[in-house]
Amino acid sequence: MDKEQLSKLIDRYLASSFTVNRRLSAITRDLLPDELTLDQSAALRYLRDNGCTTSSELAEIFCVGKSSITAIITRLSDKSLIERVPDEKDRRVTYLKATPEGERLTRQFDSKLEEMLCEYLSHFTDQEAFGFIELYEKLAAALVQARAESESEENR
Amino acid sequence: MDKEQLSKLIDRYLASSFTVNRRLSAITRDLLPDELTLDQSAALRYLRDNGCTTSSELAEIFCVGKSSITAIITRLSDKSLIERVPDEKDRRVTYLKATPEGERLTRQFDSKLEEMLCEYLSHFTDQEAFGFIELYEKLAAALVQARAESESEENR
DNA sequence: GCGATATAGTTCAATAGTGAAACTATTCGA
DNA sequence: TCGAATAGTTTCACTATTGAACTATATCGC
Repeated sequence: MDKEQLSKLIDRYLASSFTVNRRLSAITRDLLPDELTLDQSAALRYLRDNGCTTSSELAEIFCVGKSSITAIITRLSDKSLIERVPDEKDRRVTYLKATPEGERLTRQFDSKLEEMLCEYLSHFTDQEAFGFIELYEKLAAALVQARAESESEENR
Repeated sequence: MDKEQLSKLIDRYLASSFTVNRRLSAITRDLLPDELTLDQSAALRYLRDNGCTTSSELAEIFCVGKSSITAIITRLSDKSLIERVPDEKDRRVTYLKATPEGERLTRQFDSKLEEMLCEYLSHFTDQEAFGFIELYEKLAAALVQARAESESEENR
């Protein structure tokens, strides 16, 4: 691919991803239960699906500092949607865990979200949908890979 | 596609888009000039590429209230990166316009961004890249369409 | 033309997320 | 055992966001 083409492709990517992200976020926010923000729901979903997790791990996953995570989980904890479970062995670490109420809330939200996304999926053939998601996952994997590499470089 | 498959597909979409968005935002933030935030750079790029634009239009595009836009453009204006140009005919409206300095800054940033994205693009064949972007654009178009429809419904 | 109504944009108060730096408590390693 | 590393919190300053109240201007119906 020549440089000109590449540059156009990137412009198209930036434009589409901006539109998709902004609009999907807005629609998603409308479906959110009153007691949750978008970031809080993402954290809660992660905890629900990945079991006991530490603040540091969440910070990695969310690509933010640990103090941001402290803020988010404090708010979730104040609403009794998550629990802090101290590690028995290493008393510095505390695991985070969705409470039953937190789990219930995210499941309910997820089913609304699914319904909404189904509508947009109907614009695509099965083949298109699968093709798209496979490439999206490949991109995600490349980004995770890159992070891991730049980290191992730091420790040299 | 049966319901089970659909549900799995949506889970995969949510997971990939979360990863891609978080990681790309983090990488992009690192490339950003000190005087700009991510949202400010997005606003500035939009103004650069779309000429004179009103606050109301920006609010639509960004899917936020007008007061958010006021805040963003005030910060950009304080840094002399945009100009407010009052409409001659309708004195309620003011057009927004990137200053030469604002334009310079975004172009410089864009070229860094392009370089960075090129690296990730190298994981894909040309055919994959074009296929992906076409589907992404289709999704973006579907979301814009949906917004337009729900608006015309409101005015019935 | 005039009054009601709509529209464009700002201001203000409250809240969430963020990074950076300082800090506490704990563990680990030489 | 002492010094360095690690997990997590606190604090501070700042940005983005919403919603409501507000100002100024334009438009519509009579």
